Formats: sequence, structure tokens, C-alpha cells
Amino acid sequence: MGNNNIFIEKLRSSGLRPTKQRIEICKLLFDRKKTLHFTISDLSKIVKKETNKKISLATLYNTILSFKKKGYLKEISINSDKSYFDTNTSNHHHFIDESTNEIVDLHTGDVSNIKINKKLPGKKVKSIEVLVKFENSN
Amino acid sequence: MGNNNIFIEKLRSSGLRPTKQRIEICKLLFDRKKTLHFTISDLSKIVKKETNKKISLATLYNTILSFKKKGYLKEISINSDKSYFDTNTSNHHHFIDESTNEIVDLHTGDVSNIKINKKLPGKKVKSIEVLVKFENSN
DNA sequence: TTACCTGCAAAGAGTTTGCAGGTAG
DNA sequence: CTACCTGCAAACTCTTTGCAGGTAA
Repeated sequence: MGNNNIFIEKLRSSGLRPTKQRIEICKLLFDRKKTLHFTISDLSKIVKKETNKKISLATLYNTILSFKKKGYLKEISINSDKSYFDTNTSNHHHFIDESTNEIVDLHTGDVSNIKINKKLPGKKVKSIEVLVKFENSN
Repeated sequence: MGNNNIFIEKLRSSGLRPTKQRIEICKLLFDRKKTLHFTISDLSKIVKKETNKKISLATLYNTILSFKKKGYLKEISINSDKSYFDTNTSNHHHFIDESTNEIVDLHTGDVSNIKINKKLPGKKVKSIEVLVKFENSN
């Protein structure tokens, strides 16, 4: 229960009430070393498995969207019927293994520096996202 | 009607019967200079507007998916509730103007060469897609 | 006490599918 | 004639929304 305070503070400081559900979601998402890429349905299963409780889909959607709005999560651009979220909000890229559909972070150094030589009047580059698809060789 | 033959041949050679609907879709998608980025619903509207006829959604979905499978169309990786398709199947990237949601091709030269420094045993890079998001610089 | 939050169920949006009638070969 | 195609409607999946009861401050 000790480090719940971190999440309670985090929530409160961004104007979100630290409810049981939100704290639980924070713990599951942010109290880990490795980046997590997940869909809402993944998260629902994780909650059930790790806590033996259930958080309704409506709450999961609400919470994840708030977290995204607050910048605690990023949404990943993938062709998919579902939305994928990423606990790594730093500037980075992804690859997908198309044989397993696994999404993995590409770190700095994995991708050469990208320069955009296009200018648009009155516009500025907001983000550059690279998606590398891998498949089985053979 | 003359250049219909091109599309009839194209369809036949890939094992798709050249039906009225498919020929019409070919004409609308491939008989144009500029790349088209579209959703199924966009296409439905284009059909109605340009031909005054209607092609059912089921047929549009079927046809567009076949075309994608045959490599006549590419699907674009964007966070969206809908699927976007691109008549430009060559290796290229995209930018989105987030203030208008307009998708535009980035041409060779618009993006510096990208090198992936990551190797995965038994895997090979299938594609590299770059999505550049622009916003108003106000 | 008041404003906000949760969870259920219903509603929406996009996409897929089953099937009867139609068309290409 | 046969296999394939079209279009309607129903079904499905993911996501959003309305609302009644619950909870934080």
C-alpha cells in the first residue's frame, strides 16, 4: 500500500479523484519496469487476473482516455480494429512482429535520425512515428 | 468505355470476375493522377456522386479487401476508428494535418533515409512506415 | 452535501457474414 | 449450368453514452 501515495498524488495533481479503480489501474500500468502495450480488453483481463476483481469497461475506457489526455499514456498508430496504448510516453518508435502481432519499442539507436524536408506554411511538425513491420524470413 | 479493358484485364488476371461494380470501382480509384486516400464510407459517397448509382457496403468492403490482398491498394496505419486505404502502393510515407485531418503523401526526399539498426533472428523487415503529424503553429 | 465516479445496459459506428437472387464464363 | 458475385439485413466487435447508485472531499 505504501507506494499508492505516489499514484494518489499523481491523480490528484491532475484533477482526477484517486478512486480505488484508478489507483489499481495506475499500479498495474505504471508500477512496472517494462513498457506495456495494451488494448482495453487486454487491460480488463490483466485487472481480473492480477486483482481477482473486475473494473467495468466503461470505467476502463474513461480512465484510459483521461490518462491519455493527461499525457500518462500514448496511443499507438497501428492498423487495427482496436486501439493500442503505450505506457512509454517518451518519443520512440515501434515494431510489430506480424507473425505474432507483438508490439515492441524501438529505442534510440535502433532507428536512424529522421529529418523531414517538408515545410507547410503555418504548420509545424507535432510528431514523427515510425512503424517497422517484421515478418518471418524464409 | 475504351479504357475499361485495362481494368477488365487487371481484374481477370488476378482471378476476380470483372463485374460492373468492380470495374466502376477501378475507374474511380485508379483512373486518376493524384493519389487517393479514402475510407469505405468516402468511397461509397464518391460512387454515388460520380455515377449516380449505388454499390452496397458489403460489395465495397469485399472489393476493397480483395484489391488490398492483390496489392492494388495499401492500408494506412493511423489511429482512427476507420480504415484508410491508399491508391499509392509504392513505398512512401504520410503526413496528417491534425487541424483538418487531411492525409497527404510524403514523397522521396521529403523524409531522410531511414536505417533500422535492429536485427531479429529469423525475421526480416517487411515495411517501414512513417507518419508525420502536423499541427497549426499559431 | 455536492460534484464527481462507477458500472450496467443500451446505443453507435465500422466491419463482417449468411443467404437468396443475379451474373460471368 | 456452375461457380462466383451482389446486396440486404442481421450479427459482431469496439467504443461511447445515459443514468442510477456510490464515493471523495
